[in-house]
Amino acid sequence: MAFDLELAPKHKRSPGEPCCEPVVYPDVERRQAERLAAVAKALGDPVRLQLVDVLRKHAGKVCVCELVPLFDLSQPTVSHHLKVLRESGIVGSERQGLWAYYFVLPDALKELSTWLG
Amino acid sequence: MAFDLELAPKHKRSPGEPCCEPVVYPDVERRQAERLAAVAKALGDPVRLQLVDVLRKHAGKVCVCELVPLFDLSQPTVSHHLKVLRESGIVGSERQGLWAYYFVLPDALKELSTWLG
DNA sequence: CTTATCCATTGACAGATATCACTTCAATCG
DNA sequence: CGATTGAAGTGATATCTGTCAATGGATAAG
Repeated sequence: MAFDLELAPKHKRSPGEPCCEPVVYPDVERRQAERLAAVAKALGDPVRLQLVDVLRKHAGKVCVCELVPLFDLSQPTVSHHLKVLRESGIVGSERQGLWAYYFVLPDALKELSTWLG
Repeated sequence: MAFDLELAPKHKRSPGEPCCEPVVYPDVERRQAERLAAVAKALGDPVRLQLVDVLRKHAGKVCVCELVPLFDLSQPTVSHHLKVLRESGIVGSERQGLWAYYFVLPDALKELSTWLG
């Protein structure tokens, strides 16, 4: 986690000599970056971000049939976005008979929020 | 911003009658969602997220020649990722002769961070 | 002045993604 | 039961994305 990059003024390297020492990226960082990026990627679509926004504002379970008319999109497309959010661990779903309810998983956004600071 | 979705228990609608009242999404929300999603999308790649991480840890300007060896990627690919970050307003760059220095724009992540809460 | 170096751009390409029309499946209502 | 509805899945398609090799422009070093 703690590693230093040289910020010294550069000079053109002689042939053969490397410009900067190669800095090793610890694996832990990489794993964390992959987790954080996966969550950010899921939020990286306006529709999905709005879906999460609505679900969060409700702090409860919202029926898919209420989410679909919010967007100028077909039902399968909204369903697809919900699936992306589900698979990234941001939301959960629950089926009640004919209806499906979605809700935000409280801890899902915590790591990203913390990293953003 | 404040609009209510009905959470009442559903019943199968009669033919012709809609399941739920269509809820209008205010345009302001949509604009904000697009901004937030654009930033999230730029962070939605492990390489870019690590680039931002390194730049933030340094709280200064970092030379591209120091960033490239951090990844098992070609220089043009790293340059591409830096461009994505630049175009999304997350980082800025400055050329000093032969070298290019990148730095995080301090306010770039603020809105997303606030939204995440 | 010539050459080597840093870095961005271009072109190409495989893989991912967003979207819709259509289908399927379970469950509700009559 | 039979018809209808909510929602997920499938297949198709156009677009976007990540990556590299090759190129080009500017500049430092000799």
